[in-house]
Amino acid sequence: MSRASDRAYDHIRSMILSGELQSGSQIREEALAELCGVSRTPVRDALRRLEAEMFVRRNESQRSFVADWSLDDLEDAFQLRAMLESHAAKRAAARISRDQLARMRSHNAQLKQAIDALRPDVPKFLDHNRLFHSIILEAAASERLASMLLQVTEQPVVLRTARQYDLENLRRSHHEHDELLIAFDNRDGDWAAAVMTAHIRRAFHAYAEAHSTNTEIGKSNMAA
Amino acid sequence: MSRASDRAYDHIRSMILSGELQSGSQIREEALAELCGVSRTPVRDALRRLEAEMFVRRNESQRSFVADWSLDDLEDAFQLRAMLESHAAKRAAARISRDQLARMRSHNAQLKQAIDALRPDVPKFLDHNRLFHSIILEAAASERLASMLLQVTEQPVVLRTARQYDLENLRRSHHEHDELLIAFDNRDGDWAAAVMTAHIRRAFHAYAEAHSTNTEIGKSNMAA
DNA sequence: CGATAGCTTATTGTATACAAATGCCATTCG
DNA sequence: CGAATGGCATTTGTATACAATAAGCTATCG
Repeated sequence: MSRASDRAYDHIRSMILSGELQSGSQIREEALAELCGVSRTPVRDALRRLEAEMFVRRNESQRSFVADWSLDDLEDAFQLRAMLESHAAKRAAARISRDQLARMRSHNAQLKQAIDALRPDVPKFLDHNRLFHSIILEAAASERLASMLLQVTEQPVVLRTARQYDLENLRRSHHEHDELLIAFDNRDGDWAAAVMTAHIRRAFHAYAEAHSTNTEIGKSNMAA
Repeated sequence: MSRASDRAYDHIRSMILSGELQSGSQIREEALAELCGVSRTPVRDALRRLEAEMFVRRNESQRSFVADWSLDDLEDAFQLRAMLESHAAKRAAARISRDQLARMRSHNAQLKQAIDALRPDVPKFLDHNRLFHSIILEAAASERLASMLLQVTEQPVVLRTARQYDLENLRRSHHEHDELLIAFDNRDGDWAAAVMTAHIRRAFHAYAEAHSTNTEIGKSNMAA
């Protein structure tokens, strides 16, 4: 990951996520090249990747723009995510190993610690949350599914708001994880899928509610 | 589409689909550049696109190889496809317009004509079949869903075998389309989704059967 | 005889110069 | 005054040279 194109990719991506590059605005290869301290070649490379991931779009004459997302787009992404993650959960239930289950339990325990502490450690929660979900994906054993899920979980709006929480929602996430683990223990794919669907949809509604009222910022939670 | 990178993309893609580039074999940028009559720059561009579409993979040291697919991979792709297409059908049922329905009926009629003729016209069938399905995707109105579906329908194995048929299966496809249209007429998303799932799964099993026995080539049918 | 260090070759990554295309603006003509 | 046209500026596309990295091979040492 020391290649220039990777650095450019990370740099541009983070500029999009942070809002430094305004959504909808045009982005020129040369300007990015200067910002990243590389030539246009690796920037082009990075742009193509970001375009495939729908962080960037190009108009009919090949000019690039930072993607902008309506609430409809976001709901759409969440719908797809719920479908894909529940599918993953179902597959995982049939294939998961003892070791993987143990690792999931461990992450879930640590993520509980993170929010039960006197001073809740949200980044730590998020980290273990991410790892928890990644083990499901690993157990699902479908590369294609994994790459599709990346496409809906790594969305700008999602990630940009991913650090707004409320403890109640984080605790619910923890309990849903517990239920998921029991479903896995019983190798009940349908149960696991149903729990996962609910898990994701709750996260979406928590988000949508907070952002439609436009007042309660800080009360939403995208941590599924 | 006269850009060199597009020509390279099409050229390489078709070489992969035709088997001219053997699956699993390494592909070198310079060799492809010569074959396509362009420089390495547009070839690299094309390779990145093909990599995102999983036609090409790269090992840890950035060398590119033609992707090769096991039967498991194929089943996985079909499973995802069934899920995504049925999701599309469900969304479409809620949104489809009179005009879109009319166009679907027209394609379904023409696709019937193509196989009922004395001399069945399979390419014509495939063409209208493709258009029929594309209208569903259009009505589903989810760009993200559309791009994901491309990833599972445009697979080498699928496309390479897509010209092996049997009339019985084509007729079944036609009837399933009819049922889909009725479900749409009634705006019954769950029905539409169920029909679609069955539609895709039948196509997969027809394929798998023909290829697991390894004898009945020509009796499979990927036209869903 | 096997392993490995170092050299050689093959392959990909990056920078840069130039070509092609697109957009923009001003000017002109209806 | 509005639309069309021509040319200039901006931006992206392509080729090429060179740099960096990985692979393969050979020779040497344990």
